[in-house]
Amino acid sequence: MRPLDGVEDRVLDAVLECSRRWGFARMTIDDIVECSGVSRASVYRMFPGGKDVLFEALRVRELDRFFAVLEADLGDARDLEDVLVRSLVTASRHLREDDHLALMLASEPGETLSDLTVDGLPRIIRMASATLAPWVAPHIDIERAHLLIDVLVRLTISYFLAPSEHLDLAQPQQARAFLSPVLTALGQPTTDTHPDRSMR
Amino acid sequence: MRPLDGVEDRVLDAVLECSRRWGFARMTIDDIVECSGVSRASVYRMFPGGKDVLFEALRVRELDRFFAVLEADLGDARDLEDVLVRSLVTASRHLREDDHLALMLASEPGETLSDLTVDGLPRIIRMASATLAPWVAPHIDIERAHLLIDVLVRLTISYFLAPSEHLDLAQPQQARAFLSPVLTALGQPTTDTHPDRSMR
DNA sequence: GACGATGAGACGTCGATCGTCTTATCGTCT
DNA sequence: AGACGATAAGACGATCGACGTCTCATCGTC
Repeated sequence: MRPLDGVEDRVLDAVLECSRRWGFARMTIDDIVECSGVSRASVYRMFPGGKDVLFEALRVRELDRFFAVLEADLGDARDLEDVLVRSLVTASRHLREDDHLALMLASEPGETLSDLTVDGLPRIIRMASATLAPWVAPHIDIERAHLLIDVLVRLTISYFLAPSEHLDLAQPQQARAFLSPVLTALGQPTTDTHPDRSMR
Repeated sequence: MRPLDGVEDRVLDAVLECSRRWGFARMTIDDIVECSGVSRASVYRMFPGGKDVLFEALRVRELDRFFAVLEADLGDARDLEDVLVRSLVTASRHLREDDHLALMLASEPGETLSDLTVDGLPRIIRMASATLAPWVAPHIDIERAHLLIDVLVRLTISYFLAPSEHLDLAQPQQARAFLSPVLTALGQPTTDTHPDRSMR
């Protein structure tokens, strides 16, 4: 089954490319066949169910990669604050720089928003918990960890969709300042030694 | 019939917008109806024949505008050289900056190339002659004028499609240098007082 | 040579798009 | 007010393309 993964990835790459070029609605299975070089039969063999399934699979892969990048960025995080700040910043920045996501939001706002805020949100939170829980668990109990991650995911997405003039989670200082009271409430030490510094 | 032109333009604007968004092949009449706000019945009344006719009409309009801009730029041209240099430069620049044309070349190369080099070329040359002949006629006889324009149109398109490292007609000095021997052969005075200056 | 994975493409089905047509509405002119 | 032309809205049947399935050939591996 070695080449299979390669083929799957080629198909999903094609879905990405075609949805980028034509938009989800106008992308056809034949486009994907032609673009990927994988035969129609194989596409249906691997992803039975048509475009929706293909797109779903693409979302899963993108989510995997998103959290892989995020975790890679956590490599030398020292304490809980560090883990959380880096997560917020990296996640916010990647969301902002994801031009495919931007295209999807522009061309299929309903579907895409639903995937970010309703139908797809549980999966995102599950992935985030799976990825971050090991990093958070050493510092606070698992119950609180899951709740904290849940809240932060929702906020990250919300601030991505509707940026605020008061808070930009992509800025480390602001993310840190925002987390400060939370961490204090959790009985965590923080590096917030300048409580009245600018929040812009 | 005052509002009619307005409606036609709205339809053609929609064709432009939709072909930009979806590409010619994926653009549907209903897209144009929705995008223009003009009813399906009216679209077919004004442009009977479907997408091809719509696109054809758009090309005609674009060509009109192209040469209108070109002629506007000729306003205070003094002599034949001036007219020709400005024509070459303006035409070359506009071709290069025309992102819709670029999109069409990318998404429907066959159709678009054919329109620029085979099927559509006679019309382009006819338009160019109609536009430029009045400007050229005072200086050389009409026979030569038409031939000259014919040749220059073909070269302008060719250098647009396949730029050369030796000649860039969008650069006034280079266009002038290129025209110099032609004008001399036509018995025209030129401002080419530095025959060995750089052509870069 | 058997097997699994894949490519190539035919096939019928179904939905989207097409082009036409009818009806109602609106603004203009007399 | 009434006639008229232009347009919007959308119903309609016909057509076409995309869909999803299927079969068969090919290829690499065991």
